[in-house]
Amino acid sequence: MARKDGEHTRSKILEAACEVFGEKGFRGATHAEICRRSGVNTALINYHFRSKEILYVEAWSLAFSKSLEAHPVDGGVPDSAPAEERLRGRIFSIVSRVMDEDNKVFNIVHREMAAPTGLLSKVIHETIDPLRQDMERIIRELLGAKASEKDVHLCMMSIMSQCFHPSERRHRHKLMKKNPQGGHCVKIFDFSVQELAEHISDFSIAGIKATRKKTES
Amino acid sequence: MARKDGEHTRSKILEAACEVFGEKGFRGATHAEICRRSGVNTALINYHFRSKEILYVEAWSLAFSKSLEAHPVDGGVPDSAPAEERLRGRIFSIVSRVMDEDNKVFNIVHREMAAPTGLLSKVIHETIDPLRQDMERIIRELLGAKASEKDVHLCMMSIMSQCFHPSERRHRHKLMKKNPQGGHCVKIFDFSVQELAEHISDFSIAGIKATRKKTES
Amino acid sequence: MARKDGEHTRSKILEAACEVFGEKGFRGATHAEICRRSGVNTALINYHFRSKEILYVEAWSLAFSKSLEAHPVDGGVPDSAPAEERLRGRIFSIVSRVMDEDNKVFNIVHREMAAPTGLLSKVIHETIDPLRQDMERIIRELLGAKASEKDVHLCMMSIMSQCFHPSERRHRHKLMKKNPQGGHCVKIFDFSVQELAEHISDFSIAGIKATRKKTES
Amino acid sequence: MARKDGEHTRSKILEAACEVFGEKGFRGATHAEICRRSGVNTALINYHFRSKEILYVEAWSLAFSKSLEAHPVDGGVPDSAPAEERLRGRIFSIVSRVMDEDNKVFNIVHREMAAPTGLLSKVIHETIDPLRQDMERIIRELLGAKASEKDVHLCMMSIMSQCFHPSERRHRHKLMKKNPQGGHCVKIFDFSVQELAEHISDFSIAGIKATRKKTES
DNA sequence: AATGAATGAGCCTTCATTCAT
DNA sequence: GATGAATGAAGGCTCATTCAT
Repeated sequence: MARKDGEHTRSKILEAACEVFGEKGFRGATHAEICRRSGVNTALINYHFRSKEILYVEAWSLAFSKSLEAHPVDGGVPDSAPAEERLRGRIFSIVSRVMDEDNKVFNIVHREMAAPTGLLSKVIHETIDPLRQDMERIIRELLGAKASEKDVHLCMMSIMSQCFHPSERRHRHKLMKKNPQGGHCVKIFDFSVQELAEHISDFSIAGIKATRKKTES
Repeated sequence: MARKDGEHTRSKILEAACEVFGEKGFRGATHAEICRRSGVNTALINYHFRSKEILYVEAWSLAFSKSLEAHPVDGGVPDSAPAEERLRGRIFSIVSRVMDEDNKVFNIVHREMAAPTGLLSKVIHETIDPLRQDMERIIRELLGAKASEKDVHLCMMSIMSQCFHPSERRHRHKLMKKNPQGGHCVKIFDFSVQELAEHISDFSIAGIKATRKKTES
Repeated sequence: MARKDGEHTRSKILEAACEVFGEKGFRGATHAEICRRSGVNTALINYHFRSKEILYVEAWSLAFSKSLEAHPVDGGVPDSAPAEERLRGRIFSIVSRVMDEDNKVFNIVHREMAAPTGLLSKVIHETIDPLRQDMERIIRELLGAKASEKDVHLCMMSIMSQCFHPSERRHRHKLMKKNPQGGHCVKIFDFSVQELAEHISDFSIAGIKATRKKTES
Repeated sequence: MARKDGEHTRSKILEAACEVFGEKGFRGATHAEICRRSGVNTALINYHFRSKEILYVEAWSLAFSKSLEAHPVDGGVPDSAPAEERLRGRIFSIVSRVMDEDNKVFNIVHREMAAPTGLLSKVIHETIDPLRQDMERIIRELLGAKASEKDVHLCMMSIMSQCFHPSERRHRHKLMKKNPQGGHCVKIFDFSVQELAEHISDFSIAGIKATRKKTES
């Protein structure tokens, strides 16, 4: 049962790949390391997946769907709740995902944004676009009928950027613990997920209301 | 052909390095390409700088200071202006830097955030911490005496994340023009710097005011 | 799905092997491709044949015997016919085989000549030597009693080389259709088998007669 | 002078490449072996040439031009001589080149014909086409005005195939000395260059005359 | 200061073959 | 007889760096 179980091997590779890609990025990750960590032969990565690039995409997809499972998109708020509550739920959900220490997805995603291989763009859009549209719908509701598409997009951007930012933050933080060179170490507040989500929600809802008022004047 | 002005060579390398690091990231950039673009010998990169890593740091520093020159931090708003105006000035300044098409710094910075080599953290802090403290002072002023340090940091984060986000956006946008695979191409609004800065300012000032109200209640 | 007729599998592999070896040569052909084309499992090639090399030999043998069946050696000329006619028959037979578009054998054979694995030499001699001796007998008859063994061999060589040459030609031709780089494309006459066989026969019979005259003078 | 002399290294690599490509073919030859034989670092092959393929082309070109130097195309017969003599000269020249034991070119050429990489086709045509045209002119002269282009090509083919054939022969011969498996070893006549060239010339001139007679009848 | 050559470690991938079932 | 998984040895190539001049 141990040896020769392809499915098992496949998932061991995927797991290790998530880790390594998360830590080192696409380029920085090597077959050698991924295989070392998963304890399999170097050739197996090309046997089970056909190339490093496909492995990359599959690893991301897996990690992302796990992340969605762990933190459902609505943040526990039912669809029947008022828009403001639904927005809070969604923000909480994203922040939870982004700050989940076990979750390597967002490392990959952020890397992909900053050092785009282009490999993920397709999958990311496929998986994220629906979520994004949902979010837009809520924001449009909050902004009222007079708001333009541009307003919606600007507010989207304001909210999403706040939600994703902690990922980078976390990253830098980890690195700093490993690499405490010099004293240039800013005091880092280790906000809890709740605190953060609440702040972003409050801050953004105020922002949205202000935007709405402007469009209506 | 042989004897040349060392300083001149150095700066040609630096210039090319900014470009290449900006386009390909630290790992993706190669000595070969940097030297090709600057028209110098491969060995010179290790002669003038002692390693790729040092070159990386110096390239970033150069690009950043150029960027500061082009877009002064106060955004043209005098220190004597009210806090809200000064905040608008600063936001405008950052957004200008981030969206400056000629400016490769922020590519590097974002890459560094997402795929941290650790090499930049020292310089980034040295150059950015003063700016950050300035910004914090303004925000503290706007938040009023009752706000905690944590509140200040949360608002900082909200503002900065919005300011930096367009960089990634721009990146993804460029990539998409090169690589328009499939139809997963979101409508991308090409906001002007002014629009963007104004939105972020309005949105954030509303957010700050809401935060202030909460602390005072 | 599991249990099948071993013999059937064997021959499916052989068939595919002929194709692939013919197209790519011994080195260029891979287990993977052969098995893909024949729709069998990768391990079966080493199960039925003990190695790639043995498969190679068997594939060639099969293809060669098929080719002999399709184009009998005497070219339809009875043994009772005069030597000159019998020579024409044999030339026609060889040219037919060599130019048979469906026939991959000669690709293999030529490859073997040019990039000898040594694997075929044994089989080739076993199958070809009798044919060769037949041919020599005819030539000896045409050259007359005074001709030396060396004369016979030289004439053999002259004839055989002409007969085999079109194979290379065909090869190059195919390649050129795929890969029409630049204008270095020689006008290629697409001779018919008949034309070619007749030319070679006429040309060679004249040559043989000249050789005979020389030996008799 | 010994180390760091790029030109020297380059030619050592080229020399070894000729050997190895000649012996093993393009695919069979490895960077490792070529570098081992020339005593240089493995990376140098990609430093001096940019790929295995380019090395292949350059190796062939070098070997071919050396071969032309050693055996001038006219075979020592002046242009003013009668066509028949000039043909003899050219045949002698080709046979000399083909049978030159030191010469690895024809191994490569024959491999290329049988297992075409397509890499050589361009160079081969550039270097060989002029020679071929020269030869055609002579043959056309010998065939007389009534001969068609097709006749010229057929005779060309008859002659060239005879000239090149010994190369394969030699190949097989060498192999057999290494690999004397079984007794399937045909008596191989080791014809001298002179003998061979004379035979091919006599044989072919008779063939040409016969062809001419046919066209004139 | 500058250069071209050289180096060695490492990377991704391929492939014939073998194992366990 | 058949299968999918596994293996390990290579293979071509890249790259940051160093040497000798």
